[in-house]
Amino acid sequence: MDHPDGETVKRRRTSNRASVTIRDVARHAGVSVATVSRALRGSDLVHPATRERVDAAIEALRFTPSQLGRSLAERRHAANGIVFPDLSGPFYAEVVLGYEEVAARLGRSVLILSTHNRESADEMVLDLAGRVDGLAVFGRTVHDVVVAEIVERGVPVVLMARTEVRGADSVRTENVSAAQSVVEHLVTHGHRRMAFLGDPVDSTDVAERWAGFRAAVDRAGLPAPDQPVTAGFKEDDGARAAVDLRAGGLPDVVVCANDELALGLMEALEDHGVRVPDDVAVTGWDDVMAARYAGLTTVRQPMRDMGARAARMLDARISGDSSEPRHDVLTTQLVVRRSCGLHPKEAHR
Amino acid sequence: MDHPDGETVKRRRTSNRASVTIRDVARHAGVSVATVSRALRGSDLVHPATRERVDAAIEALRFTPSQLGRSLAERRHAANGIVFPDLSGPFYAEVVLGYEEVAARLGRSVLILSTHNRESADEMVLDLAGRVDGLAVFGRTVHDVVVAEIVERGVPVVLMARTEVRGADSVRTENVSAAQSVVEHLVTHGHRRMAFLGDPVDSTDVAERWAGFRAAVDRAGLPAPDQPVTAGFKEDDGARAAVDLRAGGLPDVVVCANDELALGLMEALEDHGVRVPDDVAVTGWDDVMAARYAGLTTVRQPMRDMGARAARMLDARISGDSSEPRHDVLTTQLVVRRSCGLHPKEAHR
DNA sequence: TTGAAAGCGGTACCAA
DNA sequence: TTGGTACCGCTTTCAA
Repeated sequence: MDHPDGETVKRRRTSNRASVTIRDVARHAGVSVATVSRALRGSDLVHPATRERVDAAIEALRFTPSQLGRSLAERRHAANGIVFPDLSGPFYAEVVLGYEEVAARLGRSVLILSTHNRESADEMVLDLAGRVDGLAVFGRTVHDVVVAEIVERGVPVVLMARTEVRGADSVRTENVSAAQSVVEHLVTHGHRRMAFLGDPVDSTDVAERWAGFRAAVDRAGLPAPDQPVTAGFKEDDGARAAVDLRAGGLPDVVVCANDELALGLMEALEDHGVRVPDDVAVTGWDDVMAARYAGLTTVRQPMRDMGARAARMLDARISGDSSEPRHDVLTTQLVVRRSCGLHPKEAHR
Repeated sequence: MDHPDGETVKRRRTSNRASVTIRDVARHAGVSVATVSRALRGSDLVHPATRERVDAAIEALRFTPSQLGRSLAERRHAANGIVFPDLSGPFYAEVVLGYEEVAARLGRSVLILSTHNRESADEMVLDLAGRVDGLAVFGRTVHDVVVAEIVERGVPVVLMARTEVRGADSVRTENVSAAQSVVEHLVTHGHRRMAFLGDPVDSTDVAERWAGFRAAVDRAGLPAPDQPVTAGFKEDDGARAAVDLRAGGLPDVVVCANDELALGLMEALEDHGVRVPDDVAVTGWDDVMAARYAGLTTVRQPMRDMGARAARMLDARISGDSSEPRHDVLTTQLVVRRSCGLHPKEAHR
């Protein structure tokens, strides 16, 4: 009975919660693991009767195949990653939403990572890259060399709202002509002294918006400021900027790099008795939900679409597409509301 | 030279992007894989000189350990999952943010899954459960039996904003007494006919808010409606409800199950010439960013904290804590703004 | 149609 | 301190 072969002795080293494995199923069904595996994958090289026994065993043992074992054998994770600077704010959530939706439909799980501009960001992203089949990276979350390193490892990368990196696809939204639309619209209100709020160093997007703004102001024959009024991305930053702007003499209009900034600015100005748009006009960027209720004129970006598109590009690469990198640019749209000023004909109604 | 041992012949079956393995490193450094592994883990059973050689080999080969191989051997994923009904709206993003931040700090990756109340939700969640060491589940995304099944498999689960399930921890926010605060405050404005907008069937939260609302109205000696005015969760649903409410004769105040609903309602009412709060008062729930700009009175919930707490509970379980399930209840806070009505003394200023 | 066995890339036990 | 090697759980030849 207790013949000295390994079988009787073999025992799990770590037998915590002893999960059911494919071997248990094989034994229970009286077949080999190869057959169970085939049955699992729906191969048609399994005799119906055999399949039935296997199915019964799976059912009886409540077996679930281990993703880990499967992934290791198949050499694929069936998972994609997405990296953000910060998940807060109404803005990024939309991108993730679009990304997750498409990825899920394509049968891939989604790993998210928010870098919070931590020092360890590069390291964390590299680690993440080791857990996925493809990676979407938003903005200036990691250094170019890290992106390059990941690409070189053979993990497809798609960049979102970020300057291109050799070997990686990218998706971004149009900024320059949008800035021009904003300026042109402001000109119709009769505004002449225009300021720009935001830090071009923070992101490619802001840099492009500032450049587009300057060029458009120039082209309109108006005095363009040499420098933007630098600020971060949050409502608080906007509120702080209100102080500087009032100290420096208010312009006719402040074009802000994003909505949160614009909203914080508007609120702070009004708290100080400065009326928007009567005394100063303000515009934002992104068209977050709050913008509508605050009556903020802004530029709408198709964030959800950006995420969805990134997921699709990644899927193509993972599926073996090795054509030249693509660089998509999504169009944006000016959304006019109260904050940019009343048109003369409306002024008195 | 070409002695017939396996070594010379052995070759990767699938040699796509031939990744560097620990065996390559061992060979390069002239040591065993065991030693490389030790060096990798920072074990102090490695001679400094040996370690140096290993490090050099790692450097030279640009070796990165495979997460998959490691996870399989260690029998842990070093990743947690979080399941949502829908990532849209400003609300869930905060929860994910709090969750991700803590999980990342604890060295765990985060997998997200949005169920969009798809039919396949149960299946997707089960699959996800096979890829993580612990799972946070928000609201009514999956059936109780599925949660139970996951728990039984030995994967710790923490429920968020959902009724308890045997064997799982939970975190939720306080609803009943918050509803009471809302009603009590509304009474000070002199409002008497109160309606509730939202569907208790949709979520535990709404059910509790409705119950708390009814009880409080009763207690105040006011006429409590038998039924809520049912509606979904989005601005559109609120806008649609405006029609029903106007048709049925406007109450003094509409207590809404969340902010988006309230905002949509307010906007639609005002479009029809109904003034808020003069003609009808409106309150929301969540305190999303837009609520501030719309002047919406609402109940603030610590969403980020909820996510963070869920991540910590999960970590404790994964680390072996086997005490009785915990059920945390986070306190909420009434945020009074314009939409609930003007106090008599303010009415004429 | 089926089974045996060699991986996939690590970890860790046991001996040396 | 080190090395040999048996796993972790699954997939996929190759032969039968």
